[in-house]
Amino acid sequence: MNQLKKYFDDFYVISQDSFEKIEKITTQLNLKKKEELQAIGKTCKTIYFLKKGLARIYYLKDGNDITDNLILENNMIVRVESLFRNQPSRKAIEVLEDSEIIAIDAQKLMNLYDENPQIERLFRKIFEASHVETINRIESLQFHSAEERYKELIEKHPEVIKRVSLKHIASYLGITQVSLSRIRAIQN
Amino acid sequence: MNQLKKYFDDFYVISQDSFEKIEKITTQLNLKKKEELQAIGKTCKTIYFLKKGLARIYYLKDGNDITDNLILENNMIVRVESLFRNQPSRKAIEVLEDSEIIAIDAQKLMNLYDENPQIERLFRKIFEASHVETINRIESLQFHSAEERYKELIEKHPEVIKRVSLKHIASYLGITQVSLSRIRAIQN
DNA sequence: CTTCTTTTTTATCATTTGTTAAAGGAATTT
DNA sequence: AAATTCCTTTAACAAATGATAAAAAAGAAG
Repeated sequence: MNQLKKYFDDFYVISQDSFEKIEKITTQLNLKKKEELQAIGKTCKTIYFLKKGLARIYYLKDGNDITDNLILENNMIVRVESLFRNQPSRKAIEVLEDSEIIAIDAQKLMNLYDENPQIERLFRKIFEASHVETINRIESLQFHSAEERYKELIEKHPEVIKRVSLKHIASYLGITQVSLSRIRAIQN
Repeated sequence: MNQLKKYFDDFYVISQDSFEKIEKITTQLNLKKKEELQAIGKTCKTIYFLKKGLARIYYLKDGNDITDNLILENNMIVRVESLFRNQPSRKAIEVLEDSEIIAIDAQKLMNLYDENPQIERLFRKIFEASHVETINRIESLQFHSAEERYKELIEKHPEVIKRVSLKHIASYLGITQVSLSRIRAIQN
């Protein structure tokens, strides 16, 4: 069965007809490792679904590369703060492995919302889930130590440690690479 | 003009008729300082609009009271992670000042969504804005020092410092009360 | 395979933040 | 007003994390 449809169904089941309307506004992308999907300064006009591979959203702070988010296959890749505000993003998206991606044109999707409330509801629920994840991450950053956050990540997404460089994981956790290395050393 | 309608209009303009449908599912609450709006362990079944006053969402971690969020007047008060997942929340809501609140029944609102896509869209946009704020807060917690976070708060919401106890502000910023006191001492 | 580049670890020292305890202030209650 | 409770500050010390530099390991490129 279609991988995207299956993903959608976990949030809200829409008719086959509605699904085909969405399919019509998608294109398929294949990116090689390290290729860029969206550049810093561009406004998000595309919503991506990662069929296969691994991606990250990152930005630069004082010249340092900071990973804002890591996205595993079967998830949406969206710079939400840019999409929802229709403003240029300070963040970029790149893939960390060869990846297969479905691109959904955001403007055309908004148009579909107007003619089909089912589709609007589906995406509302998808973004609501992402909203909840963001809130939970705040809690982790607000009062868990670097070591706790590292353990939480291993617990929740053990494969990430193997697939993503520790440099990126460190900034994702809000610590330096050296700190992460130290934490890992103690664990053993 | 109606304060709630005015708030809505900033996100998405709905018809007067639609607005009245929402009004029909609201009730007005008046709480005295320190009164609880929602308790820990309850599932969020009401969306609140804070007309006047000040509220906070908090939870307990290892017996410590942690302020997850501070809400100023003219904003929604919602335990999003509970509402969207329809699960009991580990968080509670209390007001920090005498407050006037409009309570919107969540279940009835969902029913309105079904019959009126305009209303669903309005609330979608309201929560999208909140989602963006949450994402921006992550950036702050991820790589700004405690001092920077304190300055950012003063910059953005100077009145909060005067209206909220430093104890709550400290945990909101992800630091201890003693740390915040130290930071404030250095500033002078 | 060898070279070059990037990533990860290790070590040292500085800085920030946490912990605990105590004192001073402010607000609330009696 | 006095008593009580809660909030805020201060101090001293401990622990965690950051910064810098260098070495080791791993990966990429020729």
